[in-house]
Amino acid sequence: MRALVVEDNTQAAEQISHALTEHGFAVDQCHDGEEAWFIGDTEEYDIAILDIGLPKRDGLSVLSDWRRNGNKMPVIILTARDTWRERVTGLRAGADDYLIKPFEMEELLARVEALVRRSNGHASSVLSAGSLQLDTATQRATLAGTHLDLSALEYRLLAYLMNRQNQVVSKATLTEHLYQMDFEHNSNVIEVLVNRVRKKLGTTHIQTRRGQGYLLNADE
Amino acid sequence: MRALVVEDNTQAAEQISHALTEHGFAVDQCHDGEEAWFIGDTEEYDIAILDIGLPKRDGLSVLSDWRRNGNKMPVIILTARDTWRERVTGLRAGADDYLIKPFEMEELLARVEALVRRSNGHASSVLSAGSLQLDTATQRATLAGTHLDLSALEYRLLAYLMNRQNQVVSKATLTEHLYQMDFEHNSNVIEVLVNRVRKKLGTTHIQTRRGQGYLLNADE
DNA sequence: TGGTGACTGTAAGGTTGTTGTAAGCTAAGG
DNA sequence: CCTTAGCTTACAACAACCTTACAGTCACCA
Repeated sequence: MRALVVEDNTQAAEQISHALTEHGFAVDQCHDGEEAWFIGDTEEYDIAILDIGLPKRDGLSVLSDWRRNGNKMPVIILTARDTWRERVTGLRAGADDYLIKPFEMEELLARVEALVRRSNGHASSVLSAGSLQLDTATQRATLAGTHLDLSALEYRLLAYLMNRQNQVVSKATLTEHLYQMDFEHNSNVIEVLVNRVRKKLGTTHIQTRRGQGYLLNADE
Repeated sequence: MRALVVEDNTQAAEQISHALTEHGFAVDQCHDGEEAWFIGDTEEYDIAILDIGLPKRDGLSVLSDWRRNGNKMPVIILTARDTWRERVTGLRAGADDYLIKPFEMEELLARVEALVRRSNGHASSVLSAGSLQLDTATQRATLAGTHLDLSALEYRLLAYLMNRQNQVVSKATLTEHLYQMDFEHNSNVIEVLVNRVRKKLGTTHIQTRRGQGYLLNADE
């Protein structure tokens, strides 16, 4: 899962990013409207957190431009306490949810969770694929009932694959979704990572499609 | 457990806060309706004690606004003796319980206890996780029958974890729930605290999920 | 008032798990 | 049987976490 955090206050941006990272997201930040508009239009994110009051370009106009270009990613806007009109126009401009600053990080996480789930078309917080289960709320993975001890990154990989079970996911896509954007792509991290996960899962769940990518078998 | 005390009489507020603190809560106070509405909407509490007669904004309207925004935290309202109509409207507005002033502190504590327990979905006042037991009424913890000598903070940590056993709880969440809101987040308090608790519990009960948080093992 | 002891936050240094890199190896597919 | 994509392993660097000692604070008591 990749998230974009647009917030000019770097400290706040950092806090949000950190929280999201802890919850299994790979986060990119940007700090003004111009940058936000560009990045949001060129990169692919699973969710965006967008502050409305931004330098260079207003968050609302950025958002409506995204939508005009057909970008459907879930967007949560952040507004100040007493500018409820912003919220209304924000929702009209295509925001999926809003939060009033200052807010609890947990609140943000919960809404992010809910949105991502909704946009993936899953109702509950438990993802399953055959004997594999993943509770995104408690961040635990189980295989046929027994708990799996996964590292943060391994968990992210599995979560991503389970969100698209039976689909072939290329290594490039995986790198894009698991890492920050400034990551250099020419290495075998993904292969190594898949290897580590397979050691814990058994080899059957994640299949390799040579030249195309990996896929998670939904009925194993 | 975090509690919010809304009461304009500062002395009373102080008394209540004190009692709750002694019972293992981290307490925030506020003294008028405006503030209450805002804080209750932005921070996350496990319970709120809400006086009805408040300056700036009436407690009942604050409460119904909280509920309108989907805030489901348990709320106990405080009313004067002869204003029974307030109580009715209060309960309608979404209060979970009420108390008539003046009241016994113990009475308040008992109801707070009961509500928190109910909202966590536990019937009795004893939480258990494997060989660990925690009696929230008497505030005592036992490990395989023998009493554990925990400090107030240590008790709170354990209580919080036991309320979410087998779930990964991030350090950020812990800081938010164990401390007042004005606490600076960049220190290793939680690590130190966990260390202290582990020394008394043994190391197996609280596991660390590196990069994600801690979790209390339900069957140890 | 001043002493005592428990409780907590801070800081510093040690330890350990995670993760990217690189190098050699396997096997798919022509 | 050769090429190439992917597998596997070992290793080093780093961040996350642990541990400890210390100092400030507070309540309690003489």
